[in-house]
Amino acid sequence: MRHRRTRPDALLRPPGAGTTRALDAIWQVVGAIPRGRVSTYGAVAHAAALPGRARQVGYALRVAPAELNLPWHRVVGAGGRIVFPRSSRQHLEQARRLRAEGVRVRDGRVAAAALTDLDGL
DNA sequence: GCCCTGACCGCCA
DNA sequence: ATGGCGGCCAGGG
Repeated sequence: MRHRRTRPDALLRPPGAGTTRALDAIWQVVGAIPRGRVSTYGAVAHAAALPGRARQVGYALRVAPAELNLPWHRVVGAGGRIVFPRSSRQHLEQARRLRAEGVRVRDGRVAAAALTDLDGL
């Protein structure tokens, strides 16, 4: 076969890649957040070699395939704040999941102690 | 290609 | 603590 321009993983993903790298990096970082610990969009972006692109982390989680079973609830906004609107379905769901892991959630915020650094990833 | 919309963030009034 | 603003950048229309 002379030209194989499609990698195996590319076949499992819709065409028009290019951003795929960033998404994979983000998903990998999120998947590495330990149970019972939390990180922020900004920190995840940084760890995924995408400093300053916190929004892309939000997008990555938004479009993440359910099959990946990512612990999306472990990602919160700066300062440990749950970014979804107070009474939204998602906010409640995230708080519920976090509490289920023993994370204290008070007033839409997680305790600073729950934040993890995720240094080398 | 332009414009708008975001699971964001830091700064400043 | 709170709200506004600009910066960031990928998608979708």
